[in-house]
Amino acid sequence: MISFENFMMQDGSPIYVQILLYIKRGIIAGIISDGDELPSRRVLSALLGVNPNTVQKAYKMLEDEGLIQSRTGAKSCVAVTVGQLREIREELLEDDAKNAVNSLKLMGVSKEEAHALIDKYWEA
Amino acid sequence: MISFENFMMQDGSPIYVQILLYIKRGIIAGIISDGDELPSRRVLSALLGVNPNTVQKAYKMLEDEGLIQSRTGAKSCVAVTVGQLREIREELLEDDAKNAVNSLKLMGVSKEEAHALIDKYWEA
DNA sequence: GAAAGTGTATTAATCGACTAATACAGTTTG
DNA sequence: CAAACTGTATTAGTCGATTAATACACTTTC
Repeated sequence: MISFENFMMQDGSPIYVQILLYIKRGIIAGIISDGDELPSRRVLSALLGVNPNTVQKAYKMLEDEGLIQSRTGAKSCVAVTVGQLREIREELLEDDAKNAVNSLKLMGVSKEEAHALIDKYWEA
Repeated sequence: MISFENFMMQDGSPIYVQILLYIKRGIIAGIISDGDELPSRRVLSALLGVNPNTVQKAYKMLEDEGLIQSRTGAKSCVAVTVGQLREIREELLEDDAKNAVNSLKLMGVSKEEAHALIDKYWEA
């Protein structure tokens, strides 16, 4: 069963996107693997304090992407191939790195300062 | 007059937040300085293809933060002290760095890999 | 088999972001 | 002075995110 212990809700982006990203990142990190059971819509919504529909929206998008499988009455499971894993890894790493680089460059930070900032906040 | 040449609209966060951040980052980078004139609400809204109210919301928040000054009938100007500059620089750098570090760590990326990613996307 | 849990679907309502149209008072500029 | 521009304000409407309350079919479990 996938754990949501480290999940941290932040405002700014839709909750269903945050859930979706949390699971994708977990898959990339290897913490979530093929075959793992997901908490039910109702259970996770209660855990996060959001509406079941919000969780359903995230799960539905993951299923449309082919990363999880659902059948009425049973729990949903992660179903990810090696190819898919490589794809989303590329996609998310590129996205996060580009975002950070873009922001820092806009503020006139040098590449060396960027490295120092990464180190500074890597702990904690 | 402040230039919005490098402004790039992205979806995900509200437009008024993007405008606000663009100006703050410009101030931090030194591209936008104390006394600089801002484009009028109507001019900037036409330039970005958004509603004047959206620009007004961003400008209003900047004024509430004490970073720009406006008076009815005249153009708005940047008004930032050295202390304010240091404050927002700390605030934005910390925010961006923490976001990047948090995302990358969730994906199981090592500090060394993070540095490599920064280098990879620093150009372009 | 019955109860509990699960995926799925629908409808109604709220809320923030954004658009649209307009008005008015003050400043700049010719 | 007059036209053009500017900041400010108001009202109404659309749209996506989210909540809320149900309902139904299916699976798991005892």
